[in-house]
Amino acid sequence: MPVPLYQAKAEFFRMLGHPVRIRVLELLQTGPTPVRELLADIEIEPSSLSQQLGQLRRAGLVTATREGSTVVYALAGADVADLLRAARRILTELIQDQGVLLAELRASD
Amino acid sequence: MPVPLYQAKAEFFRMLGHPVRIRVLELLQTGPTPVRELLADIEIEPSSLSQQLGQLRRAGLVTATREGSTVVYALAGADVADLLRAARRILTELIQDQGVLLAELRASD
DNA sequence: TCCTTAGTTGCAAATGTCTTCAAGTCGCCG
DNA sequence: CGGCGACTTGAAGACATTTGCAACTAAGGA
Repeated sequence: MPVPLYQAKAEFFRMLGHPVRIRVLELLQTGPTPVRELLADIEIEPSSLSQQLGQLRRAGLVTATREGSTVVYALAGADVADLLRAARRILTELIQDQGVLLAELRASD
Repeated sequence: MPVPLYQAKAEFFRMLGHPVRIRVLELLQTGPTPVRELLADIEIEPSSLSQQLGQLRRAGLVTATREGSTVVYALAGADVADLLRAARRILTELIQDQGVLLAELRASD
């Protein structure tokens, strides 16, 4: 008996539901990136970033490879990139709409 | 200064990151639905469902309207439906791929 | 070999989220 | 009005996630 689909979905979304993880995934969209660079872009303690990277790794969304003294992360597959692009597009629209909605709500008091 | 986009995204995904909320949203995709019916499809305590519905409401993803003695929920906008469709499609693929991957991993031990 | 830099891991404290139970509101029927 | 069914709300306890410090490993130098 497999994990119900709705539960797999929920887990997946939960994995995306953290600011640091989202930022990492978006940074990786531009190509494989060493930890050092992620660390420079996201202000956070190294150990904390490592924990989040660990989660993404265990979820199979990213891969890590050691290159000399640095570790380089990359998106695990094209699917992941596709999903992120779609999510990004739709969400950007959605949030803009919500912004408009909010503005209307404020205007009508 | 607005909420950073990546944080809004994270919040949004977190909202989708719960099995009950996902199921509710998917049930609502087929049209406005009374609580009674959600309750029949999702096995859960009424008060627990209410809590989750409350979150979806506060997040602006669904709307509630009272009709006589029952309350009917609906998706808040076409955007939400779009996003769910896209998420559903991409995720279904992704999960199938992961399944394949898993099978391969198991086969190669 | 010893030191330093780059990351990761183990934990415990702080925070956040879920579930549940008890109590409350809103319609409706008798 | 009084009571019942359909939901919602508040609050507490259980449970999960996040953070930060300290200890640890791996790779290069000096």
